[in-house]
Amino acid sequence: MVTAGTGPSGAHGRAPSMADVAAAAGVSHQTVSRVLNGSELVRPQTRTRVLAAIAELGYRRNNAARLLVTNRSHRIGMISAHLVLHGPSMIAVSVQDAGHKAGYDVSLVAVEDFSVQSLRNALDRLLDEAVEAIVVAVAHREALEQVESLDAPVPMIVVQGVSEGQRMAVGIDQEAGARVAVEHLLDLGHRHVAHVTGPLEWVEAGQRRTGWQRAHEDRHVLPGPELAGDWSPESGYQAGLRIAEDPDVTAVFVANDAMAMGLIYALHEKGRDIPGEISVVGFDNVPEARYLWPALTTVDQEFSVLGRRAVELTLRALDGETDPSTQLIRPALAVRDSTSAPAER
Amino acid sequence: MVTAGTGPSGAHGRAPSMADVAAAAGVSHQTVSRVLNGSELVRPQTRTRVLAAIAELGYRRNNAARLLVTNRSHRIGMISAHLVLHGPSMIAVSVQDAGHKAGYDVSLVAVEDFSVQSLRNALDRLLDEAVEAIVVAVAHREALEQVESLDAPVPMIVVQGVSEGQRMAVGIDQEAGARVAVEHLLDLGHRHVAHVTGPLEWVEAGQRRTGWQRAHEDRHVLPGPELAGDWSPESGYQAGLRIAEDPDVTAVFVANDAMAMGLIYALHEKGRDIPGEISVVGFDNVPEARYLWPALTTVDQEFSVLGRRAVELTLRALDGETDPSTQLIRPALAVRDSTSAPAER
DNA sequence: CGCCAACATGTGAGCGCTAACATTCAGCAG
DNA sequence: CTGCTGAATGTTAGCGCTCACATGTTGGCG
Repeated sequence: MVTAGTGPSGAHGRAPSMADVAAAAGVSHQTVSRVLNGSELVRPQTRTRVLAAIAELGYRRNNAARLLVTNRSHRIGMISAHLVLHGPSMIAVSVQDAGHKAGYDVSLVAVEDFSVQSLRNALDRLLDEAVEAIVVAVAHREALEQVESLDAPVPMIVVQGVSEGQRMAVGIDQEAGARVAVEHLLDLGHRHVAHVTGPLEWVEAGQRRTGWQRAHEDRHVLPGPELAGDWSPESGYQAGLRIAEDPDVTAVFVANDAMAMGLIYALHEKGRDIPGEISVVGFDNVPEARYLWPALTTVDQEFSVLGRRAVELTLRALDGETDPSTQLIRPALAVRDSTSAPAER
Repeated sequence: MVTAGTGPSGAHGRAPSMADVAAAAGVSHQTVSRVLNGSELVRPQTRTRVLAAIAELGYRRNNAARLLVTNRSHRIGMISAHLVLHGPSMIAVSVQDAGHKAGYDVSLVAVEDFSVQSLRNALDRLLDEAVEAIVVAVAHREALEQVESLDAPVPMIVVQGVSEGQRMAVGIDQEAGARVAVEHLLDLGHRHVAHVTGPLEWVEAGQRRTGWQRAHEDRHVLPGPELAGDWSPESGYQAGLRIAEDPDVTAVFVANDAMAMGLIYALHEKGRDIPGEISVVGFDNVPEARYLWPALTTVDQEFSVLGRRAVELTLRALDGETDPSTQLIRPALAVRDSTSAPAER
């Protein structure tokens, strides 16, 4: 279907090299190099000739050769896990994007588990690609600890499971996000708020849980029941079945939207009204959240900002800054129809 | 946080080269190369010595140098669009995965629009990375046409918007998927089925629409109304508002789950019962589909299979096979609670 | 009319590796 | 003990580029 044409890099023979271009333009290979690198020290006329030769031959610079001598790959690596989940995939996309805009290619490698083994492999693979820095997007507590022990020869920037003031890291303030969610519910008049957690091995799940607790503490009230989830809709569904039984619960803060979805399903199934009987707040603001029934109130994280900041930080680290740090990004609440004041009793 | 240790590739000096390893092991660099490449022609004892030296120095082969001489990058490229959508992102992940398993790195570049310009850029970027082949996952009709005119010096494999018998392509049979959805509805006793299309510039949207039409034709009945959507929940919502008004519609086939979600929301809003009054079938089987209210009947595509096949095909192309082709993958219907027989009237 | 900036271009070496060929070394037949 | 084989190892020449430096070429001015 796609045939090699007569054009650039024609069917046979090897690809043209700088020397070929030089010969065609009647200059030295160094002049070609200068043109390619935008040097000022080339007469416009010469430049034109070289450019013409390049176009005619369909010349393309060999980056391997270039990398070999410059030792700069213009590539940053990224280690990521759970790319099927909303947050991680958004982060991956945004880092990739921001990287490209800054003139870097981004190599993404997904890890399936968090053994040292597996992380080591990912790291090796990236180092083999000569990445100049590595963005680490894993949120397992253990994994994060092991990453530090990996002792990579390039800077590593952490973008998940980050806490305030941490160096070489950017992140979204999970605790603040959870607080704003819970406070919203408390402000509406709920006496306390139940919580469906994420898997607590995830730093973020812990942070959201802490935010939920603190919001209650601040008002000197006891938090509602805590149910364990694992991010999956199914676990939210299970939690929902239990919450539906508990007449004391009027509001739930669910640690992500997927679980909120399962939970809402369970409440529907049990005939409980949302938000009439029970208010629900999620976390993530997935695109579908607006179209759940009822439309889900949830915490919105600006992943695109995260990606940009991560790349900024990476560049600073590459620039020799030893311990650059940055402020956490504060998420905002998107209030929709799944929350209201509790019914009078 | 992550400090350069005293270990491999210590703080100063350049990374050790093959020559360093050779010196440390008391052999020539070529012997080191042989060990690294698993040659038989090395005495076990020598091999051990070399391996020890490698470990001690923390040596890591320089792939740029290797690529420079071998001209084999072990990397395949992928051009993808709309990575926020379920299908495309699943495809990207599965190709990446399958590629890794076959010993290839996969470079993903996302295009934002379908101008020749933009595709050209993506292609250039990949060629700069010396990819050996390119997997193209764009579904815009025009884009697909332009891709063919790009005339790349490496094989290109298409994985979206593919039709039966197409060479250098693998795909999921969209038309068959649509048919099975519509036939399910017709089998339940619905007289005809309405359809919310995807954006018809997408080949897949057209194919699903065709499947919907053909399923009706086969039974010699006229299809229900056709409404235009754009994959977004919002467009599904708009379509839903209109369908809610039309007493003649008892079943809808929606071209993807996200739109189905919006549509269901609209039906809820208008007080129409699902599936009592209106049955709904989606397409994609997103993880949330099971937890919509009601749980959504939808068409399931095996993206992981697609990724594997794409990589297989790529390898065959790399192997010199000129026009490898493959069968389309047939999707299956996941029947849940959003469909039932129409009410008696 | 010559000399020296300043600009424009060319030359040579070498990045770290593999491929092709050359050399060494053991072991054994003659 | 020589010669020869084949296994094990070494040597050399680039791959295509950039860097550091050498050389050429203009033009302005004494």
